[in-house]
Amino acid sequence: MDKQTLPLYFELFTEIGIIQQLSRALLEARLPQGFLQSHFSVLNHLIRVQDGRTPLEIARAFQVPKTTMTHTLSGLEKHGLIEMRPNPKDGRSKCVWLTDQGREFRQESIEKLGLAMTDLAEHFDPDKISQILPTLKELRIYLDENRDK
Amino acid sequence: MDKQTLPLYFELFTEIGIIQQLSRALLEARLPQGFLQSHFSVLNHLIRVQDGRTPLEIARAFQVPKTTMTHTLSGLEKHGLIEMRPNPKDGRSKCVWLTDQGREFRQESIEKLGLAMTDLAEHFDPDKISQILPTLKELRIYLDENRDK
DNA sequence: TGACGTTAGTACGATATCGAACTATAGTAG
DNA sequence: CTACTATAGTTCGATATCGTACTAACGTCA
Repeated sequence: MDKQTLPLYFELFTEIGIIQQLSRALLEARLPQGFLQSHFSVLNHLIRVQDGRTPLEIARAFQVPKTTMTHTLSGLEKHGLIEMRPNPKDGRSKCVWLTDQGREFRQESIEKLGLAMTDLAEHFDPDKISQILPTLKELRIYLDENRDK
Repeated sequence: MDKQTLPLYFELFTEIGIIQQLSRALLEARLPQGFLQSHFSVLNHLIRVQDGRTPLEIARAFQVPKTTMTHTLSGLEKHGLIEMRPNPKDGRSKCVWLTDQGREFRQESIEKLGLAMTDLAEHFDPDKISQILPTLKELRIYLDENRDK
C-alpha cells in the first residue's frame, strides 16, 4: 500500500468530523432552545421512512447506541412530538409514532433551515454534493458492515 | 431552486453524521481505555501542523467550542501526553507542546489503527476518497466562513 | 412445555460537551 | 497614562452520550 494512503483516510475522517461539528452548530442555532440535532434528525428520519419504527431500528439507522436513542426519544416524547406505543408484533418492543405536533415541529424547523440551506445551495454547487454522495453512502455501508472486525 | 436540492443537503449531513459515528467507534475501540477520538485527533493535529499551538487555535481547527478544548487538553495533560506552557507572545495565552510520551502514544495508536485502516484501504478504493476529499474540504471551508450568517 | 440463549428496552453512573459568566491580559483611542 | 473594548482561557452548571448491568419477552430445541 502506498504511504500516502493511510493519511488520506485520517484526513477524510478529520474533514468529516469538522463538517459534522459545523452542520450541527448551523442546525442547532436555528432550532428552538433545548432542541438538538438528534431530535430533528429523528423526526426527519421518521418522515422519510414512515413512522412506526422501533427505537432499535432508529438507533441503527443513525449508528448510535440504543441507550442514546432511549434518551433522545424520551426528550421528543416529553415535548409531545412523538408517541411510543407497544409493538403489536413483539411484546419486548415499542413503535414510535409522530404526533401532529411532531410533524409541525419538523416542518417549521425545515422552513427555518431553508434560509440557511438555500444560501448554501446558491453558493455551493449541489452537483458537487450529488457527485460525492454515492461514495459517502458506499463508505458508510462498508463501515457499517465491517464494524466488529 | 430545484425541489430535490434541499433534501440533498439533509441527506449529505445525515451520511456525514453516521460516518462520524462509525469512524469514532472504530477508533475508540482501538484506543486504550479512557481515551477518546478527541484525544487522538488533537495529538495527531499537533504532529501535522507542529506543536506549540494555542488551545484556541486547536479548537478552531476542529470547530469545537473552546471550553470543550480546555477539557480535552486537560485530559491529555493529566496523562502526560502534552505540556502547556505560557505563550511568550501573549500573557493571556498558552502553548501546547507534545511530550515524548505523547508522540509515542500517537505512534502506537496509529499502528493499532493501521490494521483496521489497511483493511479499509484494501476493500474501499482510496481513489474514491481522493476524489471526494476536495469537495469536502471546500464545503468545510464554506461552512466555516459563513458560520454566523 | 420447559430450559436456555438472544434480543428490546431501560436504569444508572461516569464523563464528554457546551453555553454563560468570569478573570486576566491585550489592544486602542483619547 | 487612562478608559474602554476585545480576546484567551477557565470555572461552573446543565445535560447529552455511552458502557454496564438489568428485566422482560422471544425463539428454539428437545
